Amino acid sequence: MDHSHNKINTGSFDTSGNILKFLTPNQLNYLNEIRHVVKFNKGENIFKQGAPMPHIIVLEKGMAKVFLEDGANRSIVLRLVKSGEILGGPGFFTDYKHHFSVTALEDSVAHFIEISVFKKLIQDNSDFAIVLIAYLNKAHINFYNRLKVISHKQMNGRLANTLIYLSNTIYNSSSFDTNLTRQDLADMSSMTKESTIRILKDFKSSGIIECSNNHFEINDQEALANILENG
Amino acid sequence: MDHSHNKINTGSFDTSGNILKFLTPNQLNYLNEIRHVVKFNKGENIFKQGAPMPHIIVLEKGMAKVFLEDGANRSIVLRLVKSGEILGGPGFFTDYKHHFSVTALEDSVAHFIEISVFKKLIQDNSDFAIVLIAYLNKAHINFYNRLKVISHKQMNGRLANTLIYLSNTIYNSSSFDTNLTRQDLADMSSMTKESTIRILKDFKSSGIIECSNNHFEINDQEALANILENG
DNA sequence: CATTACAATTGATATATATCATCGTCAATT
DNA sequence: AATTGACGATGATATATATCAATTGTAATG
Repeated sequence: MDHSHNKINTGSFDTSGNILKFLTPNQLNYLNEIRHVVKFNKGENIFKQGAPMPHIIVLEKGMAKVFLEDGANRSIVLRLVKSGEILGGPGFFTDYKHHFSVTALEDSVAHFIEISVFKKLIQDNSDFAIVLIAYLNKAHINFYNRLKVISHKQMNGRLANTLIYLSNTIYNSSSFDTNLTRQDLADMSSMTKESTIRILKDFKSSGIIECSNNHFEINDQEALANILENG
Repeated sequence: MDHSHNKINTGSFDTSGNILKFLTPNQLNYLNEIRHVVKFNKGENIFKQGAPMPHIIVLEKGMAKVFLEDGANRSIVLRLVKSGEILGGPGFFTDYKHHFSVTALEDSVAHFIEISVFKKLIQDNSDFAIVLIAYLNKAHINFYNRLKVISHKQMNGRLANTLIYLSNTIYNSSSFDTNLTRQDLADMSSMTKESTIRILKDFKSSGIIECSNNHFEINDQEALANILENG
């Protein structure tokens, strides 16, 4: 059941990146031959912030959480990654280190592509270079929106934004189960887990959502959008 | 007097972008022939968020403020731009609109380069494409740092960050005059102008800085760095 | 089944921060 | 010289949010 044609981009999380489809058939075949396949269990690190970046990674199956580690116990979830999406990062062409960490939210399968190979794809295919630039620019636009939400919206709006993102962009349904913890939701919304819990409770008692443990239902999408916009 | 070799990147504002120097001599000559030169007075808009983006702009002289306009009276200053730097934006290869506004902080001179010309530079020179990708990735890294500062530091730390940026990256001196208002400093630090004023006062009475109107002196860089880091 | 570990919840409280109203100051304009 | 308007400054207050401590639930483990 693919609802992706209905996708509404909330705009404040990093954009998805399935850009490999713009490679030539030859390039894709070559990639298929030389890639390494690795399985990850739920909860395992796919890579860690600060580590060297010898590979570009494509998530073939599962789901992962991309997040910044910011000192003791604090993190910022940048986005969730679904199968088909690419996991590069700004270390590419700069310091070749990972600037964020990635953890599997479900049992997942990833393909590893060596950096030198990826670099060659760009040099040999100027259309692909342009697609990559466009992809980075879209990520930039989403960052601007995230900055706006974090800087100028208060907690209700920020959590509404997170719920809309999960419903519209990640799970493509108003009803979903998730492995994200309350702490993860908090790290997506720049607040504490206690505040997250309290606001979820408010949303529940207003009838806007229902949730228990890891099951969520968005009853009133419009109300959420309104909370994001106005308060 | 160029101190740029001493530049320390604070990391939480968008990176500077003088990337045209990576063009070939031929390309640079061509650019010189076809560019349009425009003067802006202090306080004038160079371009506005939401407007179409027919040109890439190079600031040849002066200084400008790059900021997001976020609803009634709220803005977020992304960075300051000095002469030699490029003013593109994430509309490039995406929707060809401006996603931020730029205002001259001093009397300035800008060169306008048509988008189609810039696009051709990228297509004809794959090294330049790579430089551009690296530039975008560096901007990404700085965004991550900005997210960390905004999400997890409180006001003292955020304002310290802004002062360090001005001193180390923009004015390259512990003593500087600026056309930025208290509201601008607030918009760089995600807080209100009143809070900015109060914290500046605190910093003054602690002997960390001196300031009156538009003159600033950083007496204790180390203390500022410490406030940014620990509180 | 008992035990452990971790996640979710709740309430009380402290703190950080914004808002509002007001006033002074300086420079530009009439 | 009078007027305006923007900016800077300050105090009083309201609000948003984090922190701390305790309790309950829940799922994995032996």
